[in-house]
Amino acid sequence: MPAFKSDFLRTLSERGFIHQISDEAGLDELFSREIVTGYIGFDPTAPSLHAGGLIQIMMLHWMQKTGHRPIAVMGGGTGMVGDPSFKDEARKLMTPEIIQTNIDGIKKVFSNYLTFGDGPQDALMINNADWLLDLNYLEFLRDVGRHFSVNRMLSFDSVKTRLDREQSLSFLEFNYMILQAYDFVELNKRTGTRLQMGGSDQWGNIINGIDLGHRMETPQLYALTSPLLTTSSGAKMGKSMSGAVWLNPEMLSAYDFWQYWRNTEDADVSRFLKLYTTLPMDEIARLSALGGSEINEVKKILATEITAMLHGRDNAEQAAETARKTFEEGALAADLPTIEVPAADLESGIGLLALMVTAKLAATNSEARRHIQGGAVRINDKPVSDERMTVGTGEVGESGAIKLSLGKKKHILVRAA
RNA sequence: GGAGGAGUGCCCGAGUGGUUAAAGGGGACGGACUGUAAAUCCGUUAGCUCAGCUUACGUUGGUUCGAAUCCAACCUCCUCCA
Repeated sequence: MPAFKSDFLRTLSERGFIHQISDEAGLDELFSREIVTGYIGFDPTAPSLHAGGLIQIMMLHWMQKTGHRPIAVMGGGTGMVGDPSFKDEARKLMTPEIIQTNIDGIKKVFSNYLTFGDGPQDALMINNADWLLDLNYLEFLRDVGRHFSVNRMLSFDSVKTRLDREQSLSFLEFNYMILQAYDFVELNKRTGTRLQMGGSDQWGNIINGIDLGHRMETPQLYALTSPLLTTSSGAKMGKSMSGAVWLNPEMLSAYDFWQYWRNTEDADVSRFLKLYTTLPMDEIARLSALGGSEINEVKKILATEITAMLHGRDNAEQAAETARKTFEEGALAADLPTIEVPAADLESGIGLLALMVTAKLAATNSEARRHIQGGAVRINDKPVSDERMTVGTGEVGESGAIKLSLGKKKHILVRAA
């Protein structure tokens, strides 16, 4: 690891954000000399980013924190095409309406990590639809398209996987990298952007932008990519027991988000502290040295710190407290995820199977039935074996709720509405 | 436009007329062991009013007592030729 002189690269380097840089010395020089503008693009493929995107947001965060100007670029234009990089097959085309909805959803999270405004170091949010949507085809081909060599584009790993698998790559998708390259140049013109960052799968796309910059005579542009994140046991980041780890609170509660990080594998704790929290490095070093069951305390700090940045300190501590009551005291914490059912239904009794489906502990009655047969279901901590039982007012405890559990970790409170 | 090949459950992948709701693997979920970890072991992995029934092997029809397996047309993809 080379010794960087700029705060930004040194920070990213020691925290493990760096996979590749196009010109380390040149970029380091630039960062130590002036306020640099850099960006990361976010594709609007879902109404919220998930844990996998957190690392990109943190890079923007550190950029601002070390005195530079980050830009979050919404792929409103590129989303019309869809990035084929390393994908096995074409994604379904999204309608403009869906893209817009997704962008609206994704946007919300950034203000927790970045300070936006008009100052020289204030973050910007820009939608590439602003310039891509109105491109004139022939003009674009003549101005930009002529700089691309198809031979070369075919040689990128990101498309090779597709071709090697003998899957078709449509012309539409093939254009994605051209558009992304054009974005880089356009952003340079509009904002003086010099750096594009992204996951390692974006390397080819970013390099294309740098090349296009050379041909269209921008100042030297730079690329920086982060490693593709997997857990130590090889699983992709961002999946939890109940699906994706969304960042938007309406899609995943602070409690569930906290739980996700609390269950981090031992081997990942140190790495995650560096990547996802802003704790100082010496503090992280101290925490990382703890072993055995002490590491559980470290995991709580990890979870609370990450959750605090996204959901706010209060919500994070609330989640930690709820977890403590639930797991360490075995008590019924009032802040567990809760569902409400009509009081009348509770009076007459609700089938357990239906209740589990309502609580999203099972997708179907059959799945719920299997869980019961497998001995995984408990009501108020008492195991249930009768799939035909009904749940009613008799099960409501002093707290006014029924605690419905699946396995050791998933607990839902049922209240009358 | 011509010739050939392929399309199976969340994913990969067996299966070429009948105990096939479909081998095997992966993933996921549950259990045991632990530390709300990993590894390991065990179980589950289409739906329903569940010892019964209903849907399922690209789509739609057909042959047959019976089809994922045979036939026809269509759709999609791949390879070679023009």
